[in-house]
Amino acid sequence: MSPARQWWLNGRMKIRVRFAPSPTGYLHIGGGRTALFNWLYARHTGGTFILRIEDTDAARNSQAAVDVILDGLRWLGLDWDEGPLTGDATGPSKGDRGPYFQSQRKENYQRRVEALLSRGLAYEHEGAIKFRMPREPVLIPDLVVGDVLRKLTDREEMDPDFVLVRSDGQPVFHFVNVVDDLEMGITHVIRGEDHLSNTSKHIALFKAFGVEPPKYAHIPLILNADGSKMSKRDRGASLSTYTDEGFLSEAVNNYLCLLGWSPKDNIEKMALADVVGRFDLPQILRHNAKFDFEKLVWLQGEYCRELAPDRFYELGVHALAKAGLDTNALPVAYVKSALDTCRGKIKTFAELPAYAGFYFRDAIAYDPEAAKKGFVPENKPRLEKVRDAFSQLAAFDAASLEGSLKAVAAELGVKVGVLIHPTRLACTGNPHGPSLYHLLEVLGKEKVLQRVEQALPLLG
RNA sequence: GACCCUAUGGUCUAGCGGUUAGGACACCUCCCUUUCACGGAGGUAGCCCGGGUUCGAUUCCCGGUAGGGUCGCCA
Repeated sequence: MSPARQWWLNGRMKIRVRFAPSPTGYLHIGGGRTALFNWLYARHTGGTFILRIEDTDAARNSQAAVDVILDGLRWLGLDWDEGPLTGDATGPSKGDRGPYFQSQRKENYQRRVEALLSRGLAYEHEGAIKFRMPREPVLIPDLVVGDVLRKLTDREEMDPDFVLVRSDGQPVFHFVNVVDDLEMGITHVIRGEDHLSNTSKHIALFKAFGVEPPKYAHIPLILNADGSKMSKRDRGASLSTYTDEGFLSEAVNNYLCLLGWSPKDNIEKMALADVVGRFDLPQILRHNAKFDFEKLVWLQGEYCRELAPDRFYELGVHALAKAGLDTNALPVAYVKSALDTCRGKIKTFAELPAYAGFYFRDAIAYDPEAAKKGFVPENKPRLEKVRDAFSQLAAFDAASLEGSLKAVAAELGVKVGVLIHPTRLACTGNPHGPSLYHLLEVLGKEKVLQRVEQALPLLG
């Protein structure tokens, strides 16, 4: 092909990227970021984002395991233009370059193996089929890392050839991955840096098939806080950690964008739509990043604070239910106003049961530390005064409660805080929480008086 | 063992042949405040080491060290 023709094609050819996970039963957070970067690149360039399921190992794959991936990507909001619609390998899909499950593509692999065999580029050895790998170093042009000259390792010096098809007839990853990328017209391979060394194999295969390899972009890995590799068992390694703990996909996406990619100005908080406009391969960092859970929580807090009341309510109820606090029997208005007092206060919904459980439980568990300080004899007459003042109140709203409490404080000649702390403790059991006046209003006169009454004996 | 990648505060990062090395998270102090959170004002803390190139290296080159990855009939 002439350079001019190549140039023309490059200018026209629609970018096609793919995320090709193996269904292992969970979606690794690093895999999620790989999917995100591929998706961002496709959306940024107006290209096509493809989802392909690498389920060659039939024994350990199941539809449920595929669903974990599909659900994870959907939760993140990473929609694919081509790929499966369900976890069923033989089920419906969209796109005209399928099937999108490797288990359904066996003929392709067979045909490709035969092509290599017939041209002497592969050979049979002990029942397996091996590829004749070039003995020379392979140049790997990488859009992130730059040109990498991959030399042979000492073991490869002895035998650089590698298996394409196992003796049981099962083709191996390096082979199927390349065949699929080739046949699906993948133009850019954006994947973890753990694949960089093996890319020489892939490039050699593409060349054996007589085609130009796709462009490669190897992105840095996500490490644990201690710098070790983040693997399945590590905390936060699975995307389900975040879906289960009530994180917002906006926060997780935003945080993931910031790991290994930088907008190059000092902006940290960005909506995904904004990142689409700015994302490009050259800004991807070359070094690995440690996962900082605290920073994710900060972003989560940022997004949580600006959540629409309805969504906050929905997620809040869900988190409470998970903690065994069933709000179904309660009036919706009560639950809504209770949760409203928590907006802007919590960062993750996992905090909610501890933070606002007192609204939904009759038995109050007093914080031991706070009780030691607040439930003391000298507070008893004060709390009694508060009780008496509250019981006189005709309107039990935040403004009236505030006025009432301040009046009592003035009468007793103490700062209002002196009354606030024991009152809060009596009604919620916690030293911290939502605005006291507002939480009392939500709780209602009856419950408040009852709880104060109940706490009084504990003060001496 | 060999090969590959990487190296700015504790963490994520910006940056540069000459900067008081910038921002964010976390941490500390103070202010605001009914607690907490938010917000505001400050603060502690960083260019891995050694050579070279240069008038001058955090920045460029080489070496070392450290971390990560890969060398499978795993993906």
